[in-house]
Amino acid sequence: MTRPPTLRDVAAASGVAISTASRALTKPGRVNERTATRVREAARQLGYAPSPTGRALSSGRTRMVALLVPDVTNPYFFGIVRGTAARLRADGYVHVLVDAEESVEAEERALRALRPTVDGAVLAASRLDDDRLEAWSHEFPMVTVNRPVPDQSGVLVDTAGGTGQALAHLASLGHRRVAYAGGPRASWSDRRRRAVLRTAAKRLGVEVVFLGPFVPRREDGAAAADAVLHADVTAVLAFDDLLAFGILDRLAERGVDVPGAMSVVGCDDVFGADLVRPGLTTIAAPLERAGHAAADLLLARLDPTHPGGTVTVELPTHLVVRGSTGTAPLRVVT
Amino acid sequence: MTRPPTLRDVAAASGVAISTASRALTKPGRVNERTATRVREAARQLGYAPSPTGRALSSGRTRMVALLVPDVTNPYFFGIVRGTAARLRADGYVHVLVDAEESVEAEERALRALRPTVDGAVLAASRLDDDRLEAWSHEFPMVTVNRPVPDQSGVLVDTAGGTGQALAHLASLGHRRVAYAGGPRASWSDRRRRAVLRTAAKRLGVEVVFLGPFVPRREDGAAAADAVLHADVTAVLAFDDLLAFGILDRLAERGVDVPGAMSVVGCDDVFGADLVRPGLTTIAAPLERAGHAAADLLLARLDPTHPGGTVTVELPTHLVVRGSTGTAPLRVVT
DNA sequence: GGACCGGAGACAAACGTTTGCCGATGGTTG
DNA sequence: CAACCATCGGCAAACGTTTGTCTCCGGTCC
Repeated sequence: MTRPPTLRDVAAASGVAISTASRALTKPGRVNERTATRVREAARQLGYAPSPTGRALSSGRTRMVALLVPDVTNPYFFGIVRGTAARLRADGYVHVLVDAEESVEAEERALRALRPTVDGAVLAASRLDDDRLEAWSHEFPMVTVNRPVPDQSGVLVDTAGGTGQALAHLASLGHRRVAYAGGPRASWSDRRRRAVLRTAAKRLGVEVVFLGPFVPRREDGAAAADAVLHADVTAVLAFDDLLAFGILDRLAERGVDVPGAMSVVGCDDVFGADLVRPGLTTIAAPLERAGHAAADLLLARLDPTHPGGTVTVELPTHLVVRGSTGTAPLRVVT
Repeated sequence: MTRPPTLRDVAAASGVAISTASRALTKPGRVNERTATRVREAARQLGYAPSPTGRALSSGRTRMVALLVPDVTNPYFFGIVRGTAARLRADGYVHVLVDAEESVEAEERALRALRPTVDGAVLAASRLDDDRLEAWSHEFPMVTVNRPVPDQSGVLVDTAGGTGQALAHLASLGHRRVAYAGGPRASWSDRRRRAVLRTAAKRLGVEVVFLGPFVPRREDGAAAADAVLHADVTAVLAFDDLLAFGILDRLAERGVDVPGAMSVVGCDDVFGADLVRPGLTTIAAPLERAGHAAADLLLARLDPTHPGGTVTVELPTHLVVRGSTGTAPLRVVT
């Protein structure tokens, strides 16, 4: 492990000053082409690679971007991780993945630690409250996913639209009374979906029973399933696939046939939605595209030559029908 | 976004030289306690935080560690990611996650790019061949998972031992002829499992049919399942859970009852193994612990006060029995 | 022939930190 | 009282890069 060559070595080898060597390698046209060639050749021969640290110190930019997720093991984030990673790599940025442990404190600790280290961050499903989130958004460049912040660019996945589509699907199968097993009150998606369901229900002539909030974890599906069974409905829309998995578990445990006696719809189409039996009908979210778009917005914002201005990208969803939804059972009219 | 305070500001505020301020904050005892207190107070008041970049340039260490995985969306790596992330965070290191896209070129590109940026790396399931891997291991500190490298520390998950256990489980259920749907030839785990199976088969009086290699993806399970059915066996050990998922898919498609007509055993116990129906009997690998141990070894190696020497940690596995294995069907003796 | 100009290279400062070394101060010891 | 030593603070170099500014040189224009 010998000391890697520096610009100084390149300069010495090609008989020019360090500044000239620097410009020869980074500012095309600034130095005589013959000299530049000489420098480049020396650099090649020595195997010179610029030191990111030196660069960062001088330029104030590290060419690193962080992705903050509340829980790396939640399959919801896989697509996002993949999307941001691909986009960042394309621009030669280093991808820093941070797990905020589902905790506000850990998330703020991470942001504090990262601020001087990264040029910007993508926040996927931040657990911060609105005020703190907005405060942080002034601290350094960030882009949020599924979480609008005033005067900041962001990516929104239109699961609300998909929810309307899912309700229509259920209505077309004859369901007349449907439960919504909702997510956390703080969730922006949840609020929007409730609103959409209310109007769509009216339009479709379907009754929607709102249940929850439930924590979107598989373990919490049991409580949700019990509430659903108690609500006298023939179908349930779950806040997300994890909750739907839990609901399926519990329904099987209680001997309720899916979709014969109860139809179940998830949301996101995460890894595993096609593993369960019956396969889970779900609202597919283009998560990889969302990650990609978020990174895209962030990189645009980091580019000093870029015009600026905030942009909100809204991505459409679509319903994937698998085995967990079917025609409504005949109900005994009392 | 105002310029963050530097050591220079702290020094000015407390009326000492920069060097004194630096020592007051990082070298306990080196400066007079009263002065040190004054400096610390000034730092606190200004909200001073040392610049990682400045530190890195001066010390040559970035306090960043990379985790290289072939594919971030493979659930196998979730546990590892989580384990390394937790361990690194505990020591205040920044966690850089890199997806090598299942390609040797991308992996080498990533290593080259990362070498000057991170202090070391954890390689989980590297796709590099032995020579290149060893060459890289001389270039900068690294720890491998499930991939022994000469003179380097590493973590091994004893799936081979688990495989023996799984075979015993099948034998106890009356299976006498079992298939092994193997993984890539390059896989160290695969080679070891084949060896273990050979001796265990002899001991248990079970015949093992070796099939494959198969690419450990769900899509490739179909080919594996067909080969298994053709091999006239009553049970199959799959290289990993993803392949097992695919095998289950295909068996269902072909109307083969699991576990009535065929028992299936996976490996790793990834997310989803308890979602499929029947639940997948599998060899549970302590992946989070593996990630933790790998990060642990790397940090020890990075610590200059540490004695040094290479260590190999071997982690045990255990069999998780779910619904996909059952008693062997009665075979018609021909 | 002098003024002007542009090209091309070099000098040096700046980014923020750590650390080797020196000097000053004050106290202890012989 | 001199010699020595420990304590504590400061100066300055070093890490590797970028970039503002200066100089030198040759050419062009009037």
